[in-house]
Amino acid sequence: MKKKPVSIRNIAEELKISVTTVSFVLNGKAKEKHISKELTKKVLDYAKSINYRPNQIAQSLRTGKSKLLVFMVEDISNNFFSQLARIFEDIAYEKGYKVIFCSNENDDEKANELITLFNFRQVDGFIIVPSPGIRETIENLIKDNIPVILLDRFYEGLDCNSVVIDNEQASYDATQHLIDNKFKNICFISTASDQSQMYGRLHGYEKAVEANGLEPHVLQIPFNEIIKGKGKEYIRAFFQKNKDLDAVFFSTNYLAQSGLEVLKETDQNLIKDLGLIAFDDNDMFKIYDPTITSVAQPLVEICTKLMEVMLPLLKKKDVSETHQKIVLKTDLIIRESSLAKQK
Amino acid sequence: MKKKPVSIRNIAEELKISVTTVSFVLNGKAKEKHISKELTKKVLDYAKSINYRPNQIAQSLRTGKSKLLVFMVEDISNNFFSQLARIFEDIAYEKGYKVIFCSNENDDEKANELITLFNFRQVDGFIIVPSPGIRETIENLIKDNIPVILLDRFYEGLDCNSVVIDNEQASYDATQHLIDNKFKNICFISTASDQSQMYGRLHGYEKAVEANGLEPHVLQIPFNEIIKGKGKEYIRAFFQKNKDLDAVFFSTNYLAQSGLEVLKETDQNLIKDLGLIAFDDNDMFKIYDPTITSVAQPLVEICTKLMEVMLPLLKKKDVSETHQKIVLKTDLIIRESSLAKQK
DNA sequence: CAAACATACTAAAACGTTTTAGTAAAAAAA
DNA sequence: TTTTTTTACTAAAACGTTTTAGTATGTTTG
Repeated sequence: MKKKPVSIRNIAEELKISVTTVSFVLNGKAKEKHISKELTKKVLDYAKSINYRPNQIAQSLRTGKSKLLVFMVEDISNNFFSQLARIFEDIAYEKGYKVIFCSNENDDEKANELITLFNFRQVDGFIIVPSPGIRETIENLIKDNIPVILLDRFYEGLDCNSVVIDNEQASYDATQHLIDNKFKNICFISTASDQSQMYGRLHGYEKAVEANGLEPHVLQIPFNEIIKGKGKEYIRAFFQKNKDLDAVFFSTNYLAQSGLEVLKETDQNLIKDLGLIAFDDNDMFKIYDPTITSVAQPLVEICTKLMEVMLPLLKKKDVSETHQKIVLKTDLIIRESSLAKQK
Repeated sequence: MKKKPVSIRNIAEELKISVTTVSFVLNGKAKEKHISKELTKKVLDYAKSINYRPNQIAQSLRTGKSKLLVFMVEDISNNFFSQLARIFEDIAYEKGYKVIFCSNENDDEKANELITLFNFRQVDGFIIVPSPGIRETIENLIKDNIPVILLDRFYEGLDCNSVVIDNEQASYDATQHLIDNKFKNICFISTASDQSQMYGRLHGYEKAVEANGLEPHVLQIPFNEIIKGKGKEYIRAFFQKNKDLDAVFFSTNYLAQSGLEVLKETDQNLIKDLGLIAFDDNDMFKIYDPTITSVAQPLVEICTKLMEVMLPLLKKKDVSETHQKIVLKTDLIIRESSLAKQK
C-alpha cells in the first residue's frame, strides 16, 4: 500500500516542536532565526534518518517557484536539438532545475498551445526556439514578467533575451571556403523562411558569392512541403534544372540529409565530385565518404550562455530591464567534401 | 509588473457565489452536484471571458497528481532515444501529461540521483531505461506504488512492467541474413554488459552462428571504456587481430558509429568489402555508401505500448497487480551493406 | 400533513509548505 | 531595579485548489 511520505508536520510531532522550527532548520535559517545548536542538530539528524524529502509541490504553491524550465525546440529528435538538450539538461540539473523538453515543429499553433499548456505560470522560465508567428505570445510572456530566452532565432525589433549564432558570418565563411577551393557554381539549398537564422544564412551566402563575382543559385523550399516529406522532390527538380553546379551548401542538417539522398540516387559519383558543406555538424559526417565539411555550432557554449542569462532572470522581480542578445561564433569543420577536387 | 493570475476565488467573488460552486462547475460536476443550468452557464462564460486557467500546482497539491511523467533514457542525444522521445512526447501530451526527459548515462548513481530528485512522489509515473544496478530502486518504486515501466531492458526475475523488443530473435535473424549472403567470418561487436538487451543480442548472434556451424568472433568493450571514448581503440585492436573477418554486426548504434570510423581510417575499401549490419536504424544509413543494413526497432509501437500500459497504472490505487511484459518484433531493413559481395 | 426526497447551493477542512508576527524567558543595559 | 535587547521558539495565515459534510429550500409521497 502507498504509505504517505513524511511531512514536516510528522517531524515536528515526533520531536515535539513546532512546524515553523522544523521549516527554519531545514531551510538553513536556524542561525538567523535563533534556533539553538542542539535543536538544530536534532532536527537535521532526524530528518536525515527518516530520509525526509520536502514536497516540492507544496513548496511551489507557497513560493510560486516550480524549479521547472521549459526548453522548446523545433524537433527534439533532430540531432542538433537533441545534442543541445543533453547538454542543457546537465547544466540545469546542476542548478536544481528540471527541464521539460518539447517540440513545436516550427508551427505557431503548436507553439502557442504548448506555452498555454504550461499555463504561463507553473513554470519558472522558457527557452524557446520560436516558430515564425508567435512574436505576440513572446511579448505577452515578457509583459507577464516570465523569464524567456529565444534560442537559435529571434524577432527583428523585438526586445528580448536571445542566444543565437552569427549565421551570416558562418554562412559567409563557409561559402568563401568553397570559393577558395575553386568551386564556382555554388548553390544554396534552404527553406523558404524569413526567420532570422535562415535570413542570416542566405545573406552570408549571397554576400560571399557576390563579393567574388559569382552567380548565386538558391533553392528555397516551403517549410510545409518539407514537413510533408516533399523536400527531396524539390531538390531533385532543382538539380535537374541546374546541371552546371559544382558545389552545394545545405542550410540545415535535415536538408543535407535529403540532399545527400537525392545525390546518391542520381549518381553515386556526384557526391564525390561536388563540393559539399552542411550547416550543423553530425557525427556521421566523419565517416561519410567523402567526409563532410560542416558549420558546427558551439553547443556547450550555447547552453552555458542560456543558463547564464536565465539564472539572474529567475531571481529578479522585474525581468524586462536587462535584455541580453548573445551572438556566438561557429566553427567551420573542414573535411574532404569541401576541398578542391583533382580531376 | 507581474499581475496575479485569476483564481477560482476571484471568480466566486465576482459572481457572488461560493468557491465550491465554481470548482464544481469547472470540473464538470455541475449536474451531479445539482448546480442550476443558468448558474453553470454564467460561471463557464465568465471563466472563459477572463481566460481562467487553474493553478496546476494547487491542483497537484490537493489531488496528489502532477500530470508529469519522467522518461529516463540512457542518453537523450542518442538518435534512438531522441526519436523515441519525440514520439512519446506527442502521445503523452495528447493524454494531458507533460514529460520530463532525462539521461542516466547507464550509470547507477546518476539514475538513482535522478529518481530521488523527482522525489518519488511529485511525478505520476516513470518510464525508465534502467542502468545495470538499480534493481532495488525500481523495487522500491513498485513497493511505494509508483507506476514504473522499464524500457529497452529489464531485470531477470524482477516482476515489473516492461516494454522491450525481442533482441535475441532480432539478432538471430540479422546474423542469419549475413550467413545467407555467404558471409562466414562474422564478428559481433558489443559492450561487456549483462543487461538483458545486450545478453539477448549476443545470444541471438551466437545461436545463429552455431546453428550454421560457424565460429563466433565476439568483442565486448567495457562500458566505462566506451564512455571514456576508448571504444575505437578496442575496435581497432580487434580488427588488427582478426584479419579474416568478412562481416561485422554492431550491437548498438554508437558502436556502429565508432566501428565505421575505424574501418574508414584503416582502409577505405574495407567498408565496401565487409558485410555490415547495425542495431538501431539511422537516417544516415540510407545515404551511406554502401547503404547500411540495420535492425530497426518499432519506435511508434514502443511508445504506443508504453502509454497503453501507463494509463491504467495512473488510474489505479494498487499498481502491483497487473505487471505486463510487452515484447515487440523488430524490422530488419536490408540495404546494400549486408548483401553478398561479388568479387 | 408529516416524512422523505430532490434541488441548489456553501462553509470549512485539507494538501505540505513558508513566512509573518508574534510570545516568553534570559541576558544586558540603564 | 526597571527597561531594553537578545535568544529561542511558535501560532496561524497563506498559496489555490478539491471535497466532505453540511444547510435551506422546494417537491413528492404515504
